[in-house]
Amino acid sequence: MIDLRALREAAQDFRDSQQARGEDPAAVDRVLAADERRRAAVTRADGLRAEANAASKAIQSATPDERPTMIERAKTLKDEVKAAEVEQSESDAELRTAAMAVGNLVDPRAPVGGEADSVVIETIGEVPSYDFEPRDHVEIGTALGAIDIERGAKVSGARFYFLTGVGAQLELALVNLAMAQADAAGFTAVIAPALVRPEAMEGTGYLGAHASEVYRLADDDLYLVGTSEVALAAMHSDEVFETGALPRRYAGFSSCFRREAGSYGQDTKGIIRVHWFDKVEMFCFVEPAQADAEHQRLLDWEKEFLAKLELPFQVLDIATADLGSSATRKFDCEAWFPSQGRYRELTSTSNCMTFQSRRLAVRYRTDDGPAPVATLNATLCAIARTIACLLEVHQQVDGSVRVPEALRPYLGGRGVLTPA
RNA sequence: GGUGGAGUGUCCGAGCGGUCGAAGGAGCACGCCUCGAAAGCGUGUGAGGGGGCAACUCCUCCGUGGGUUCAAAUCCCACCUCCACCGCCA
Repeated sequence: MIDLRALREAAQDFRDSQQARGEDPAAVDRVLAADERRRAAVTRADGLRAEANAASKAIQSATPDERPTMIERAKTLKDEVKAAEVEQSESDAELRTAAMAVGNLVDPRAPVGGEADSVVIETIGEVPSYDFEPRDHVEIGTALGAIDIERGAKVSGARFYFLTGVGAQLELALVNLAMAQADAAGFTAVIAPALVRPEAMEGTGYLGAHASEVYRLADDDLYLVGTSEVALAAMHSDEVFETGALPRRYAGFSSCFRREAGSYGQDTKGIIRVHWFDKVEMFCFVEPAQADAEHQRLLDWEKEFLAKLELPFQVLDIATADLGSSATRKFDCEAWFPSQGRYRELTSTSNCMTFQSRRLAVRYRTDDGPAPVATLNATLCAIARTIACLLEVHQQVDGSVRVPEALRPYLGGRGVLTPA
C-alpha cells in the first residue's frame, strides 16, 4: 500500500511520477475518490456499531418484560450494522485495489523517459580488443565442458542449462567470492527460500504490472521468487527494528526463476536470459534519511565486485519508465559482451524507500513511534550471466579462458581454464 | 499425509457468552525511601483509526477469515503457525 497520507497531501507529485513511469496519472485520483468513499463508509459503520453496542448493553439491565422489545430493536440494529460493514469492506477492497495500482514516487534526479533515455554516468575499464574473432560464451563454455545447453533443453526445455565441471566450479567460486566480499563489508549471509507466499510477492511489488513474469504453484498457492530480494524483504515483515538495529544488511543466496514471458525473440542463445539462475543479492534496511547514501554504497559494492572480475562496464542511471513500480531510483551496471559488441546488464540496484516496507509492515522505532524503514536491493552476482560474460571477456586465442586474479583462490589457484 | 494439544498485551500467564481491553506476575517509567544503589512501598504502563482547544469520547484489535447470538477472547466451521506422536522421505 502506498502512503495514503502522503498521497492526499501531495497528489500532484504522485500524478507526475505516474506520468514519468508511463503509467496512468488518473490512478491517483481513483485512489483519492476511493479513500473518500471508504472514510464515509467507516464513519457510518462506526456510528451504527456504537448504537448496537449500547443496545446490547442495555439488555443486560433490562427487566424481563422489557427485554423482548429491546431484543427486537437490537436485532434490527444488528442487520443495519451488517449492511454497513459489507459496504465498508467493499470500499476497503476498492481502495486497496486502487492504491496498489499506484507506483512509488520517482526520484526527481532520475532521467525522465524510456529505455533510450537512461543516462550513462560512468564507464569503467577498457573495451577489450582481440586479434582473433571472439567466440560467444556458448562456444567457449561448451569447449571447456562448462555449459551444456542441449541437455538443459532436453531435460527442462528452452532457457535451461547444465553447469558442468569447471562451469559448476565457477559458480561456486563466484558465490564464495561474492559472499566473502559481502561478509567483509558487514553483511549477514543468508540462504533464502525460493518459494514464498503471495503476501511476500505482493509486498515487494512483483504482482503488479510484471505479474506475468512470476512462476506460481497453483496447488500450493506459492510463488517461485525471481530474486531473493522477495524473501529478504519479507523476512522482517510485521516487525519493528529497535533503536540501533539499523542499518541491517543481508547478502542472500537463492535460485531465481523467471518466466521471461514476452521475451521470446531475445537472447535465445546461451545463458544470458534463462528461466532459472542462482544469485547473490544484497538487501538493506535503513532509516529513510540514510537511503540515498546507502544506495551509493550498494552501487560501490557492485562496482567493486565487477572490478575484481576485471570486467569492463558502464553505470546507468535508469530512466523513469524503466524503474518498475517499487523503485524510486535505479542504477544498472552493464558489462561488455565481446560476442555482441555491446554492454549488457549484469547488476542492478534499486532504492525502494518505504514502498515495500509499507506493504510488508517493516518498521523501526522512532521518537514518534514505529515508522516504515527504507529498503534497498542490489545484485552482487547473478551467476549465469556473469559466467557468460567472464568466459567471453577473458577468452584467449586458443579457446582457453584466463581466470581473474581475485577468483583464483576460489578455483584451487587455477589461473587459466583450458579445453579438455 | 494421519492423530492429539496449543496460539491472549513487551514477556510469562488467568479468563463463567454480557460487569473483559482483558485478573495476577515480570519488565519498563515516574515518585517515596537512600549519601548513592539494591530491596521495600506507591502510581502509571498496548496498538490503530474517527471526533473535540481540552478534560474527554466513539470505533476496531485476544493467530487469520467466516458463522451462531441482542451480546463472543469465551460456542461452531475453515485456514495458518507451533508442539507431540505415527507414516513417508533428501
